[in-house]
Amino acid sequence: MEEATSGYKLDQQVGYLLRLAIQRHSSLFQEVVPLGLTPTQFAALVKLAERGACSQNELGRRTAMDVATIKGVVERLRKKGLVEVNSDPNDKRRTMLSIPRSQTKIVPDLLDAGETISKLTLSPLSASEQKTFLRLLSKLS
Amino acid sequence: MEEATSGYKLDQQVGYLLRLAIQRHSSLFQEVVPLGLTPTQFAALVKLAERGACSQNELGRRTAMDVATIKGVVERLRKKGLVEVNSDPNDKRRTMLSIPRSQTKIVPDLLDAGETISKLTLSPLSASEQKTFLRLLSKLS
DNA sequence: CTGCTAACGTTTGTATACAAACGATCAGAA
DNA sequence: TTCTGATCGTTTGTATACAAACGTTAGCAG
Repeated sequence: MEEATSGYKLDQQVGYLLRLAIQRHSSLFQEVVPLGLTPTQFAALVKLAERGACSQNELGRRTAMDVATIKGVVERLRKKGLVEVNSDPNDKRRTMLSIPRSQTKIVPDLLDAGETISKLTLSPLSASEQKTFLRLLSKLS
Repeated sequence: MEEATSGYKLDQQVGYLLRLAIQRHSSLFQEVVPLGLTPTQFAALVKLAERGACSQNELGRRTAMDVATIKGVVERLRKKGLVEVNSDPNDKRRTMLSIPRSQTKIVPDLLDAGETISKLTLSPLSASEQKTFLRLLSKLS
């Protein structure tokens, strides 16, 4: 009996459990996703496909990424040839992003992989539990 | 109508929602926790209090942190004077960690803050929803 | 005792993630 | 038109997070 630590158990706290869930998700992600994309890169790319060409800041907002974070993500996607970067002629502040025409064909594969990953992540839950979980999780975002 | 992107919506996927939930949690965390601790530092410290003195690797395992991660976390806690680092005389490989006697009095405050943070994070849910959510989330860890 | 394997910790490299400070540009008000 | 505030993007600094390669030490089998 080193410490009583009252009734608070770290292993039962939301924050800690969320962290563990993310760890498991990332691990599954890595096994399934093509092109060695990270979850963040995947999110940016899929959102860019969903939204169509847009500015770097806007993509960051739509994927909940900091300006500094989205910059790095875009740079790495650009190096992989998955994102095209052009300056907006109508607004010199803006950097316009788009998926090169030659790469649009990979988008369906990404979406398929995304679905598989979500299914795998939720697989410890029954179908109705999955629905409940997603509904409640949405409220915590 | 730029892209159809089938039925897959990024904003409805577990991984993305988990990331958002963590973001919100971290933000709440920062507002409440004392001593400017990060969620990770908090976890290590509370677990060390819960467990009592133990080796660096063991603390890492018990808090689901990589060896490289726990090293940095411990180093920052040490700089703050919240963790004491000693080499194990019985096993020269081991680095023993403990909370300095002079700091043990802060532990109850940490646990109180932790409770508050968990409550705030879960506050968008009703009491029964919170119970359900934690039960399901546990299964995904 | 020797040698093998496992465990412990360190280091390097890459990738988020966010705060804060900065310069450039735009758009609207005075 | 000029000023001013807002937006866009960059850069720096700090803190996770994990893979991989490494050297050291323990413990056990032979």
